[in-house]
Amino acid sequence: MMNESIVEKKIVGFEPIHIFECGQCFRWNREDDGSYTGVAHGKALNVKREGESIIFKNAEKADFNNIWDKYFDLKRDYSIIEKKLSQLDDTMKRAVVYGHGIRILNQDPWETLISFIISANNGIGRIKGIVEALSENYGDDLGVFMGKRRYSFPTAQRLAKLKPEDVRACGAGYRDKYIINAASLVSEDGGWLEILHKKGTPEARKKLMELKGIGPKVADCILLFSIGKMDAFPVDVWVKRTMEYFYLPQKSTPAEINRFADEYFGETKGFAQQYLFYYARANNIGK
DNA sequence: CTGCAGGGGTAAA
DNA sequence: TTTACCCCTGCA
Repeated sequence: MMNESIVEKKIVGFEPIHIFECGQCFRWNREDDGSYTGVAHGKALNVKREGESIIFKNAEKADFNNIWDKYFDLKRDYSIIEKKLSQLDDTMKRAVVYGHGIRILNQDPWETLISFIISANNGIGRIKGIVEALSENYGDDLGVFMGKRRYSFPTAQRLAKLKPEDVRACGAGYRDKYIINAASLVSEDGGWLEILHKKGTPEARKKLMELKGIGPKVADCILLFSIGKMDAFPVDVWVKRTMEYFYLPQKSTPAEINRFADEYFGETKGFAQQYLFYYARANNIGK
């Protein structure tokens, strides 16, 4: 039986629903009481807001120093970001009000790499199913927590040994070979992902795009959600639609959208992207 | 119930 | 620049 130690924290700007539903992560699921349960960095965790406090179930105090402070980006003051973006225009003001309490997670780079290869040409529900199936079949058993057996995301070494049909059986479709290819590379070169931290965003992006199954959008998601490159600006169909609806001509290219975002949002354009994406999807902007 | 169109990034033609 | 890829969802 898993221990269930509880940590309670007062955190300004932390809304579980926005953090876990804004499209950046695939392993967190809502419970009936409105809390979220997920697995990250090989640990199962339940997160819930209760009044002014955030309750972390199954977390030791020490886990915050090692894992959760960084994972939830707790050292960053999001009120500064929200204020800055709100001052730009009414659209951003509305997007920030809507998504107040979003935090951009620092997820495990390996898991994020594979998750976003799976995300290409795919919807969120199906992506979650595939990631879950890979974890159940090839991850480590973490025991039962919140009424369900939990599994870590499988290692690169483990996935590198699989056959395409094994990966396909998890629902990955034609992405099977991309996943195995990435797993082989990362398991053979342990430093491959670490190097991304040391590179500038454009160079890190170029490096990621050398992998099959990773184009500009997927590369930017990996950089923003797991490598801490807050100037990455993933342009998916929603962001494209929204940017064209509010700021740019129709049929703008992703490169043009990126250039505009660079000038308009500056260094923190990754945050702007996330508020816009979440706002646009929830309100069907441009559709 | 069945069938068919639509959605979604990337690779390859 | 166009098309195929895989599978789920929504709708007729």
